Amino acid sequence: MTETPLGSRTERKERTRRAILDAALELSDETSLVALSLRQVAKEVGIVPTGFYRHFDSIESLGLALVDESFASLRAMLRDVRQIDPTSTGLTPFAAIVDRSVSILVSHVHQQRQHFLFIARERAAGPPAVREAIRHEIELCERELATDLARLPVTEPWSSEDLRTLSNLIVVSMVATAEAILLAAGRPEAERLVAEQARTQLRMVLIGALRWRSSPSS
Amino acid sequence: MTETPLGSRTERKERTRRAILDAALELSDETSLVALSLRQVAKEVGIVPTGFYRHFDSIESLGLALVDESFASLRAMLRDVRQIDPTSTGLTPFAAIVDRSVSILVSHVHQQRQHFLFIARERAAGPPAVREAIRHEIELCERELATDLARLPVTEPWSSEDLRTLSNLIVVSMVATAEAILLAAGRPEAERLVAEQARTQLRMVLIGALRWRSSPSS
DNA sequence: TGTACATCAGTGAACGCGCGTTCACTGATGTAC
DNA sequence: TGTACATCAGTGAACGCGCGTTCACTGATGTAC
Repeated sequence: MTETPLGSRTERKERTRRAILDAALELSDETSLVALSLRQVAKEVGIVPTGFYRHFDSIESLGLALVDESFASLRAMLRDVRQIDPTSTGLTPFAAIVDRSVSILVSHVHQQRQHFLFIARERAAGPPAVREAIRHEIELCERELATDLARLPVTEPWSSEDLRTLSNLIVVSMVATAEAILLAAGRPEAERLVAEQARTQLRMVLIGALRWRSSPSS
Repeated sequence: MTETPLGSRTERKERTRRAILDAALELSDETSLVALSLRQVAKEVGIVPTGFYRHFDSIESLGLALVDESFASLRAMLRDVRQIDPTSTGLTPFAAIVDRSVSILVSHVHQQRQHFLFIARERAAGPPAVREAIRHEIELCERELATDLARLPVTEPWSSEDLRTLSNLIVVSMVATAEAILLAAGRPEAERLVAEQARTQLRMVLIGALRWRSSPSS
């Protein structure tokens, strides 16, 4: 029997690293990484300030680790969205995809609240390298969505520019929806309205995109 | 002849106030208000730190003044958009409005670069009161746009929820477009693509919204 | 017009505090033999 | 299996610095008479 923490040295180091990441997410929840000090994080974790350097060079490199982690959970969400089976409901395939996608977004924003908050915040105001990393990840999401859209029979004649334009519009409105859900947190009625609005918007966008391509001059 | 600054005491106070607002915009350009210190601002302006208190209580109240100012210039832009004459070009009224609106947005983002940067940044990561003020102003813009849309003959049968949903989508995509223009600053080709994409997206959205209302079940 | 007094934008010293980073260290864990 | 040495996560003192805020002040401008 021992009083010291359990696990190998490697395991305990990893556990401290996790604690630092969690503390940073927690502490920056209401402000931003750029207003977060290494000492605040160390204090929250329960290590001495200099101990921080065993894990990260700076708050900025901690931020980059949080970007990786946040987008890992966002990608898990996107995998869920891709697995939607359009034939599983009584709705048209089109409406089914929209409904399920928004539902998945809502539930992931709840489950990964801090990750979504982190992305929304640091995207606009994080340290430059963090902003750039987030911008890059979102661009990747857009490209992947464009690839998915390209597989639909209906987009067969579309140019890659058109696909990128549509996927950008969808990503932009989904990001805004995620932010609105975060803002409505704890007010179920407000949240329901946000989800309903997001569904309507997504349908409008898809209908418009398809019609627009059929007669681009209109 | 005198070495002291010109103007009455009131005028000179106003001039210092302006210098503080400009310095804050300048200094927070690459970070955020929450990472900006009163001393940095005072130093930039050329007054002693305590002089700051003659004009503002805190960085946060300075931020609220910048919100007012930024939205004043944004509203000037919206007035320009409202004055678009759809009959002034050879295009359909619809395409003319979209084209002109995006052009106005692009030129205002250039002219009021710092104000747009300020809104984009502080909207997500500013002090809580500043974030709330920006959120409120954007909501007002949405409501005004909904009112404008309601005046079009084609939206006559729309519910106010539908109008709000559409105007939210338009505002969200225009905010994203403004952010993309800021990011593309100094790269004319990138900027042209952003503007072109914004026009396409706006057309898609409008077409989709109109069709969606004609047959909401699709 | 001239004088006496009030106002107030900006000054400058001082305070205690939290900051990032340096450095030499400790002592439990891991490894080589 | 036991021993001697290496590794390294976390310690703790110390540093110089910029922070927001207090306070009593100065002296030019404004105002009342």
